[in-house]
Amino acid sequence: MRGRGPWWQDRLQGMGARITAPRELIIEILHETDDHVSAADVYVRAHQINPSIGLTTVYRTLDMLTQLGIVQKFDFGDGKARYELVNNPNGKKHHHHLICLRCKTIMDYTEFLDEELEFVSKTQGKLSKKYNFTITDHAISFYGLCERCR
Amino acid sequence: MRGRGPWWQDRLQGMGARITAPRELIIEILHETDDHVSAADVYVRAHQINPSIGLTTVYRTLDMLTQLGIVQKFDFGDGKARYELVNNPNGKKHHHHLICLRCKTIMDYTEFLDEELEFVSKTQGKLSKKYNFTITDHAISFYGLCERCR
DNA sequence: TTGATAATGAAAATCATTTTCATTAACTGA
DNA sequence: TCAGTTAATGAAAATGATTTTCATTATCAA
Repeated sequence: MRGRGPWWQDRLQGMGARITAPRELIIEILHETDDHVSAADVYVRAHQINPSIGLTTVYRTLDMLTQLGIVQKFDFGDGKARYELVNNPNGKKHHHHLICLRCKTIMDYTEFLDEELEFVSKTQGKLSKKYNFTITDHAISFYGLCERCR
Repeated sequence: MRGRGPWWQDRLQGMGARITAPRELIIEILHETDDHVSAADVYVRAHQINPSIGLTTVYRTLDMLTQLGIVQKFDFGDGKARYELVNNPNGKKHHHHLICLRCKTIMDYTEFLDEELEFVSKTQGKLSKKYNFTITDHAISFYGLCERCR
């Protein structure tokens, strides 16, 4: 992160993966984005910069980065997955949503994180011990009816 | 629920929807299931009992029931949505998952619900007031690496 | 520099879900 | 009870996201 080579290259090379132009570009794009983006979003940006990049590669790269734990994949129920760097300096870090069951609007909220942090860290600790699970992130969604729909 | 007619019929008729054989069957199937099922799961069961029912109708009915708040729709990120009756007597009631980022296994956990209940009801109250949102349910997911993958 | 092979991109294939449209059936009013 | 209105249905086609195939290209180790 502050060393010589980009932080993520070690991770790829460590598992025998190669450092390629498409991969560099896709990670760069994720870096300069402060929100969760779809594969198509990434493809559009990537393609502007380097038109030879294909959508297939975007999918494959995002999947690989997810497997590596570098990227987190989200599913909000609207049919397309979203991706975000796990350690994004600009990232929202928390993923909390209010989802309207009727109009399907997804709202982010950022309030009440103090109570939540307390609950999450407690629960996370117990869960990782009990299930031998390394927990890196979480998502909380509340479902219901929004102001306009109820 | 203890009255004469099935509890859900009023809800449908109240919004001008008709009571039909496919709808009755689909709700009955959801009732006797204690887990979240995919549209295809419902279709298979329904089709065994009444082969004239089509997959399209299953999708349409599940969607309508979701809009009505009778059914809750979930997205676990494996490409197919799951559905469950909101007030299912056999239902798990809570939806808490531990999701492995590598092998994509989804585990349910049911521990530590006391702490959670406290947190959820507090947060839920504040959120519904602040956003004017009627909250009916929630889902919490922890992401990481499972025992075998880390 | 070169060879083995991982990575790529275009096109085709998949898979879940939605739309279209002609037919059927539920309810409303007579 | 019956007939007419129209919501609901089902089959097939369409859609849209994601995955697979396969021939070509490019990375990196020797």
